[in-house]
Amino acid sequence: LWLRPGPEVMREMGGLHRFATWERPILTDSGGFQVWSLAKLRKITEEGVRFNNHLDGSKMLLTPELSMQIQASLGSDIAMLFDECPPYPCDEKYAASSLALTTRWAKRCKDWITANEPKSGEGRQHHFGIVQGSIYADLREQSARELVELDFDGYAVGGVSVGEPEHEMFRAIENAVPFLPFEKPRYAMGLGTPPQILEMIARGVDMFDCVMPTRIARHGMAFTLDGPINIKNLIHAKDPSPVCESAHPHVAGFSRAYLRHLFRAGEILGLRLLSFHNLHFYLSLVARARDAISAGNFTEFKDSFIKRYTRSTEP
RNA sequence: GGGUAGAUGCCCGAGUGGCUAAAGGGGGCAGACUGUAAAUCUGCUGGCUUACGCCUACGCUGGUUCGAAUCCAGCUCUGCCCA
Repeated sequence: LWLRPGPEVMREMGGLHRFATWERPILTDSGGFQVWSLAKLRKITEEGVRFNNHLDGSKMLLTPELSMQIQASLGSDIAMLFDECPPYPCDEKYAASSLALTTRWAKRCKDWITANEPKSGEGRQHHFGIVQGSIYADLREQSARELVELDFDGYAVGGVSVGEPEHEMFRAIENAVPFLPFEKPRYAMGLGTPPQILEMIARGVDMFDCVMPTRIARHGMAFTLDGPINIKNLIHAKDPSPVCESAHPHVAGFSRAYLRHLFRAGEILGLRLLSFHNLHFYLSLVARARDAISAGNFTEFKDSFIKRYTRSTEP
């Protein structure tokens, strides 16, 4: 958004909410993850991250202060701190120095926020710190404590879903959550599959974000209560049933056969219907999780959901 | 009727003596995707076989050659041009 449509348009349009006509909460990322995912195209320095603008090739420098400033001008409700997301695998030495940099950047972010943002008020922007430390328990604890010391509105666990095995991902969460304040939101960045979401909730996570439901939908995969299906597969060619028994009415009326046809025909409607479905599936999943927590039977809900979800794929 | 170009795997199409089970597309069948430069990427796609390998394949029939999708002859069909 800072490169295209650019600051001018965002300023003229009065921020993201008006630009996108979206009145509900918006969270913006700092650019830290792009630094990881586009690793070949950038260089990390103490000052910030140098990279080339992919639109015109010009050299850019993204710093903690600039990231905060950009997110402030976008007017998101939650802005993420500018961090370094170390790769996996990552030795402890690199993880420690990367974490030290993330912490120094967090302080610079905090300084910028203190100098530029109102401390309270309706609609003020909230800022979340990001716990790093790779797979190392002591680093995770240290990171969490340092961020809490700086005092942010919420805390995220980052550096997960970067290619590590699932058990490492769970451990990274377990190693960070106990040191984060109970009364503030805890957010697992970039996660996850439906069973992973429930496992994270069980470990005390409140918030998620993930490209999986929409990206996977565009690639023809749909979540169902019985596990994911590939709508492009031949077995759905003559299937009159809906994509999932829990599907939203907007999607439930279409047969799997028709959805498959849309994908094979290259019709963009297929991508949109599955994206809509997968997002609804996630929203419905966490709504049920909230209800189960209120009712005091979350563990039963989680276990029965996962049992059914994985039944067809497990031996 | 005459001339001319052509006939290749499910489709289109490259190949013009051995390195060809045959490039490349398309289509088909699967797989991957986790803080979105992702309507993307990867694999397989003649038959039998775990594999080695064997068999069948470049319009049809015959021929030349150690060896033919590739060269020769005849035939069949198709496009275009002339009558």
